[in-house]
Amino acid sequence: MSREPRGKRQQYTVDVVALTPRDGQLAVLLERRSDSKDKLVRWVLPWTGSKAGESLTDIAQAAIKHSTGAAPIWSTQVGAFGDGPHPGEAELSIVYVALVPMGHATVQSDDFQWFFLSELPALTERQTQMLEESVVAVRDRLDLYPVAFKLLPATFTLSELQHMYELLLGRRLHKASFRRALAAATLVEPTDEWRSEGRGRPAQLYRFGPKKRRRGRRGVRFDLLG
Amino acid sequence: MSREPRGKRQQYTVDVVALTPRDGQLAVLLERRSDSKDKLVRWVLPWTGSKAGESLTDIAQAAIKHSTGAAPIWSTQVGAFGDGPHPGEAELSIVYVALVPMGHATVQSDDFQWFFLSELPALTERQTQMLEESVVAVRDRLDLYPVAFKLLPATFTLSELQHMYELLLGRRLHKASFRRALAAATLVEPTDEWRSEGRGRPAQLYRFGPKKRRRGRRGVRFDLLG
DNA sequence: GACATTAGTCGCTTTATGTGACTAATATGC
DNA sequence: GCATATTAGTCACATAAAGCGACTAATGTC
Repeated sequence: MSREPRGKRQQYTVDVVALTPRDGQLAVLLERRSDSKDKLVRWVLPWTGSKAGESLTDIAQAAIKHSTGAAPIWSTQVGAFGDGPHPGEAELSIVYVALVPMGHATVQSDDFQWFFLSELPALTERQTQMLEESVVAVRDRLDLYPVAFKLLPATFTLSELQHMYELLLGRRLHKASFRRALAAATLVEPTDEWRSEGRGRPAQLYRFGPKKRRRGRRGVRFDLLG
Repeated sequence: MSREPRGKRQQYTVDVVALTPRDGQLAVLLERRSDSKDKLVRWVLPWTGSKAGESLTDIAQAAIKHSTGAAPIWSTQVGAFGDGPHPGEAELSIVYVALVPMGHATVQSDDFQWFFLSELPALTERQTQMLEESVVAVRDRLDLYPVAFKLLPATFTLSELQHMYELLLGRRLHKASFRRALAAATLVEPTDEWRSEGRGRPAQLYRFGPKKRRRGRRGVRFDLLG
């Protein structure tokens, strides 16, 4: 991925907030960039310069793939951020948030590293704002897109699904309520397999299989997923 | 409001989607701009060029005030749009949506005119997309900010409030349900005044007065308003 | 075999919402 | 004055979703 020389002031950059579930938390991908001024090593959200003629989503997809090494299961634009300085010295950051499934959370290059949201290095004001609004954007859209399902492997237990929702939402859910809502949406179908995970009763494996639709505006709202 | 000369390619523009309630519909403010190529008169969403050193919200507020002649009761960023051509020839449009109260929907200049959403002139692809997403953005945030209340005069009848919600949401609401939700949120307090509007029983006037808070995530959700 | 642990289900309660019907107070037409 | 249309405001019932605790089921550990 080519970038403009450091000296030139970017019109705008496309910044990536790549998130992945990791050990029951959310982790974000940061890139090591040495600051041209103080030569300190800093961690920043991966970004790429603007390119004439390419659409925003195309630039974002390329940037996501370059930094994470894989295609995200979902991504969307968060907005344009202009407050405070940017490591690329650009006036504007157009931010895209992307979710990467669990397995692909390994990084080849030494320049990239995953950080738990609870253990972040020092970030600039703009970077912090972009990150926070990205997490909010994910939570807001959780009712509309089957993000949690796609973050899991093809087959999964209902407890795993619930834990994924809890991780993404940042709050605990009640088992019975969760399954009731899930059942009402016919979004999931059981397989013949069961998985015994150490102690405790084995869990039945399910697969994601969108079927019927419903109306309404409540709870965890599986019914709006599509 | 100064603008860059036509020949120079803008880095990005800040585009304004100003909306106002008008005759039971939503209306959007468009600006008359003559195209430099074919010299045809075209209606476009008001925009202003980027300016170094000024924050996005400041630019947007100035652009809104310049085009509508008043401060909006609420505005927010919708996002960055880069698909298709822009009248300012800029690569990027950073879009802000703003709501203007009923009274201020009069325009001095001949260059600006309000159009019902149902009677729009021909717009480019990008303009249409920006407008549509702006309306969606307003509806999505209607549960979080007391937009409808602030669009009305200081005192209003509950029917007026309901009609404002219906106008903004684009769908009919049931009177009893609406008032029940409103009462549960203690967002409104009655005044001593009543208004007799032609035929029919006079309606009591209310004023907006935020009080208690609640939890939950349902219905029209007055309870999240702040 | 007792116990801890996780899966899965049931039923009751609480709360929110949809809906129609009812009463109240005004203006209009006769 | 009086029937009627019209708008305001309220009520009661039905439906639906969500919170919650308790129960059974199936496994591993000691």
